[in-house]
Amino acid sequence: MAPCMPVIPFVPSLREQIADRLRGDLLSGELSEGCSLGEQELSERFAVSRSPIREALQQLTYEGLLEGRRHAGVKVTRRPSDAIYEFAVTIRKSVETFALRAFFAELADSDFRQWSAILNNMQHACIARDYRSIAEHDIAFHRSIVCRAHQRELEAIWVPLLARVRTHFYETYRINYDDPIVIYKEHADIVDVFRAGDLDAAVLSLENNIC
Amino acid sequence: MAPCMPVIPFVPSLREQIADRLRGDLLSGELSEGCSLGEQELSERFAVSRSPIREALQQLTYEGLLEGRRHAGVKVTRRPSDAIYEFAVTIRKSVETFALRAFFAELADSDFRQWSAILNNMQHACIARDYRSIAEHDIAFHRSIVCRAHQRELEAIWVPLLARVRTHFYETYRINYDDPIVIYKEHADIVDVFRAGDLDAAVLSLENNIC
DNA sequence: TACTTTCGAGTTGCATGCAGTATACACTCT
DNA sequence: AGAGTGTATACTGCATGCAACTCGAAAGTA
Repeated sequence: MAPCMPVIPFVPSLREQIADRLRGDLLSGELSEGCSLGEQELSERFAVSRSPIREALQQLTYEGLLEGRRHAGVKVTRRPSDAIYEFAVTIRKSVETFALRAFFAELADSDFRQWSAILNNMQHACIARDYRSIAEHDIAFHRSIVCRAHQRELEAIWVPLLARVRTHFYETYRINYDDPIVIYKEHADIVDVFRAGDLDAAVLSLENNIC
Repeated sequence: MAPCMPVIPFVPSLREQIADRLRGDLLSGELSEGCSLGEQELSERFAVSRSPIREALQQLTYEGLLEGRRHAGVKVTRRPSDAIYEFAVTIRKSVETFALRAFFAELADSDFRQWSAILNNMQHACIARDYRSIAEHDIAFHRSIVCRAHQRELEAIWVPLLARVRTHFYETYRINYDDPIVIYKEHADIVDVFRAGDLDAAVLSLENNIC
């Protein structure tokens, strides 16, 4: 049996499912800012009890997408300012290149297989012009780099950062990329540079993609 | 009635109380790493139901102090590597100086009053050689800087960062400072530089304190 | 003996119930 | 009419109950 490769299908808990679902709605702008979410209402909408709803809302609050006042429910936070966005980009570059440097020397075939899978999905999403799906796979690509360093701490720092720039992902794509296939090509190029084995070039390539 | 100054005594929820209490135990090393925590056991220890316990554990998991596997409880995470610590320091410098630059021009008396209060508490803790309390007030000082920028996003980025270096706070103090009153003086100096009004000097002073 | 399988205790994840609090609306008083 | 007050509703925070799952140990097999 292959180690490090759980055969378990990994069924996520209701908490995770609901958190993912709500996060998607929040970031795609489906839930406008200031809009308040009730536990009761959500529990009926998702046909579950309030327990997993509460936990999901707590998680999203910690991620900064929601804010809650005592006994008064949670509401959607306002969008971050442009200044913060620029700043988050800078920090993201630091975090992701730090991760890249940490594992670059020990890159293996399995890593490239994983990236190929992500790129493949991204390509399909680009062809279908499904911007939301493109964004998710883009995020998955960058997350895979952070996680590959096998430093939980790094991931914990990166996740809140990403939450701040997530909305921009959706918007900039739609605005800046007439033909989204370019997004796929940009990422494919990054992986090619990784494969070449030049660390400095790889760092530069990754940094240029974060903007 | 003074605005921006809620008269409400602000009674924290059980979740917060328990999270704070557990965090203290975790960071002071009372709970060794790898040690697993059961919800039942904790609910009896704190004489509350499992609900607030679960939520507190979830929060501490986000903060990176605990890690949990499905249906298998949570256990204390291992301490972060020194490499991550160094990295977190770098990022903290970026975040806190970014915040400082954002509000430095509009510093008011109320800000210095707030810092005086923190410094006063810190001084007492230093005299009492209560390292745990010193650390908390040190953290409170830096948090006040981040929060003063009034950018929720910045706070969301900073909190996970700090969680990663919190253990180091306790240890370095005990090891490096023979007489902890020096810690108070260092922070009092920072505020003095702030008061002088020179932004560059203020940034430098703050950066030097983060290490 | 070494390995696999089965079973049970204990725990978590989720559902439900109850009490306390915040918000909204109608009412009263000036 | 406008401001302040009382009340009613709806929601959150917490307590409790049940089913599903994990982990470890005992039993069985080669």
